[in-house]
Amino acid sequence: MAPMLNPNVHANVVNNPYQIIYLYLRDYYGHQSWWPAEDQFEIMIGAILTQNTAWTNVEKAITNLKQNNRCDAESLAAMKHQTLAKMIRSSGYYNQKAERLRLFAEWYLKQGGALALARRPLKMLRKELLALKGIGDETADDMLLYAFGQPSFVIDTYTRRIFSRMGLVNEKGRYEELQQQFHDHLESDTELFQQYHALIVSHAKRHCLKTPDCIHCPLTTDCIFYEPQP
DNA sequence: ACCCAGGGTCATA
DNA sequence: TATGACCATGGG
Repeated sequence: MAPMLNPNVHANVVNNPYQIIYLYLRDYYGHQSWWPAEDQFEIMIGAILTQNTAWTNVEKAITNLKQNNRCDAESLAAMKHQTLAKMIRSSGYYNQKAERLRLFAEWYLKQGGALALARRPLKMLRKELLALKGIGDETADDMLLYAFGQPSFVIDTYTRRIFSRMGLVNEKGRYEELQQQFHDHLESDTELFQQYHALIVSHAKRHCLKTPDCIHCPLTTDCIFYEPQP
């Protein structure tokens, strides 16, 4: 019997590659603890700081902010540009990111903080985030999914690479198109989306995605999607 | 020395 | 709409 799923979702899990890949990754890598942060606001600034940047460099910046007691909206909004830029130096693009953090912190305070924002519908909040300078599709969805617990699937370069290589999506497709494909084929479940994106990143970090013939990649050699059981 | 990382903006055609 | 330049550190 096929499990009960959202009507929008393909009824049979066995024929749904998006489900199969998720189950495969989950069994292979186990439960992921994401997003590593102490509070909502830390998740949100982490999403900005990690833009095109290795997470290890972001961790140093956040640790720096915390040690100086500046890991909150009021502090970020009040700090001088130089001071903030210096503090987040390790995360790269520090001038851009200092500006983006300040703009975000100011907006965040003006809106009344996380509790006020959490009451807004997903699509509305997403639009408002996108209207901010320095927050694009992926950063907005990072915030929505991990800080606000809203079921908005995150599409990053890893997702594009892996799933285009599986022949499921167009690597150069528009963000909303790819996201829609995941939304169409999966239950609208925040936990599922959080785990799935985290698993994709875990997978990408452990396997070489630079070459198309990565023999150690379970999703390209052992995966039951590529080699279906008879 | 080179490549890339849990992207986004802006100018140009 | 679709490329390309730009932002910048740290680890492989």
